[in-house]
Amino acid sequence: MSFSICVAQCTDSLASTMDDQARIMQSIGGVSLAGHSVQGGMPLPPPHGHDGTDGDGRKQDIGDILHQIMTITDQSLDEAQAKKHGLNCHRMKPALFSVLCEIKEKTGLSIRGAQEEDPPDPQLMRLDNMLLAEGVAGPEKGGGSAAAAAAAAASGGAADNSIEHSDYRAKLTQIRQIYHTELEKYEQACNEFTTHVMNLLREQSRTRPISPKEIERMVGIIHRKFSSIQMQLKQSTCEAVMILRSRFLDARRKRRNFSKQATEILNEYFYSHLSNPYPSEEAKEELAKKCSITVSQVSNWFGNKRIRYKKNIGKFQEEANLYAAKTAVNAAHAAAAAVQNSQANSPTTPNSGFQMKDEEFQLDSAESKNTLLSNMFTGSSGSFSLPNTGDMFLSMQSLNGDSYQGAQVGANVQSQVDTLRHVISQTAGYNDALARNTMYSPHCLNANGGWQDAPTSSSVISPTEGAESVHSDTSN
DNA sequence: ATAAATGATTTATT
DNA sequence: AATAAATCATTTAT
Repeated sequence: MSFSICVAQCTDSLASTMDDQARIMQSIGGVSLAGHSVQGGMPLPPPHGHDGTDGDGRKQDIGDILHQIMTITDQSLDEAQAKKHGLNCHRMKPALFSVLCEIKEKTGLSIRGAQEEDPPDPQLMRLDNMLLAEGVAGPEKGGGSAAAAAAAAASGGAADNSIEHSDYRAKLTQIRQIYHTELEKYEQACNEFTTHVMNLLREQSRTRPISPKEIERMVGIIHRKFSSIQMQLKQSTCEAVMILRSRFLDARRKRRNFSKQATEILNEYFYSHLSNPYPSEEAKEELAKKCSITVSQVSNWFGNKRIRYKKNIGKFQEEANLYAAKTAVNAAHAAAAAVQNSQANSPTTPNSGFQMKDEEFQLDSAESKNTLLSNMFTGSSGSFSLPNTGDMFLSMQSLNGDSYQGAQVGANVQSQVDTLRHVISQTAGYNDALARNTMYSPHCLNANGGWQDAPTSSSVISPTEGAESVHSDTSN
C-alpha cells in the first residue's frame, strides 16, 4: 500500500543521499590523498615528460594515472606512510606548518561567513508540528491505543467507532515505528559519519592546516545534509499519514448504517414532529445519546430526512403511517384522558406549522391524518422553541421497547387511533383545528401516563410547557 | 450485477 | 451558524 511505498521512497532517498555522503567522503578522501601525494611525494611521475596539452596527451595521462592507481600496492602505501612519518619528524616541519596555517587562516576567513547560524526552516517546522499533531513524532504513547480502546469501550456506544479506527491506529503506529526507526538510523549514521570525518580531519590536521572553524563548518555541512534527509523522511511520513487519514478517517468511505433501533428513534421523533422536524440542540443531544451517535450525525440524519421526505412524500407515506401509529398509542391514552379533562379548550388557532421552506407537508390522504394527529403534539403556536421535545421521544422509547412487535401491533394501534379520532370528532366534533387542539392537549402526557399537571395546560396559550416535568431522563 | 437506500460531505443560501 | 440541495461513496436489497 501507500505506506510501504512511502517507506520505499524514504529508503530510496536515504540511499541517494548516502551517495551524496559518499561523495563528500570521497572528496575528503581525495584531499587526503592529495595531501599524501604532496607530502609523501606520491610516486610514479608522469611517464611522458611533456604535459599533454592536446586531448590525446590528456587521455594518455589519465590512462597513466589509472594505471598507477591500479598498481598501488600495500607496500607502496606503507612506503608512503613511512615517508610521511619521516617528513612529519622533519625539523623544519613545525615552522613550515605554522606558516601554512597562517596563510590558510587568512584565505579561509573570506570563505566563511556565507551562512552563519542556520535559520529554523519554516518548512521543517511545519512538518514537525504536523507530525506532532498526528501523534507520530510526539511522545511514545505506548498504552495509547489500549487506553483509547478502553475509553471507547467504557463509553459504550463509541466502541464500534473505536473498532472502526483500530485499523487506522494500527497503521499509524506502524508509521510511527518506522518513522522513529528511520530517524534513529539517520541520527546514528549522522553521528558516525561526523565522528569519522572529524577524526579524519584531526588526523589530517597534523599534515595540513585545518582550523577548528573548518571542522566546524564541515560538521555543519554534514548535519545539514542529514537534516535534509530527515526532512524528506518527515515529508514522506506526513504524506503517508495524510493518505492514511483520508483512507480511514473519511467516514464517508467507511459509512456504517445506524442501528435499527437508532433509526427507529430518529424516525419516531421525525414523524412525531413532522410539522416542525427541527430538533433543538438539546433534543439533538438527547437523540444522539439515545441512538449512540453524535449530535452532528443527528443533524445529518434530520437534514437528509427532511430533504428526502419532502422530495417524495409519497414514498414515505407508509413509514409515516407506521410511526404515526406508534406514537398514536400514547396519544390515544393521553387523549382519552384529555378528552375528559379538557372539554372546552378555547381553540387557539392552530399554527400553520412548520417553516419548511416550501409549503408542502400538507398531508391529504386519509392515512396521513393519523400522522397529523400524532403531529399535533408539538405543533404549538410559535412558542415551541422551549425544550419540550424530549418527552415525546421518551415515551415512545418505553412504549416501543415493550410492545412494538410489527404489523400486528401496528394494526392495533391503528384501530386505537381510529377510535380516538372518532371520540374526538364526537366530543368536539369540529374541524381539524379543534381536533388538533384536543389532540394537542395531551401533549403533556409523559411516559408514565402521569400528567396530573396537564389541566393547567388547557389554559391554552403555551401548551408546550408541560415538558419540563419529565425532562430528567438521560437514563443510559 | 444493479438499483435503492443511506450516511456524510460539499456548496449555496439565508 | 443552520439549513437546503446536490452530490459522493458506501451499504443493503433485488
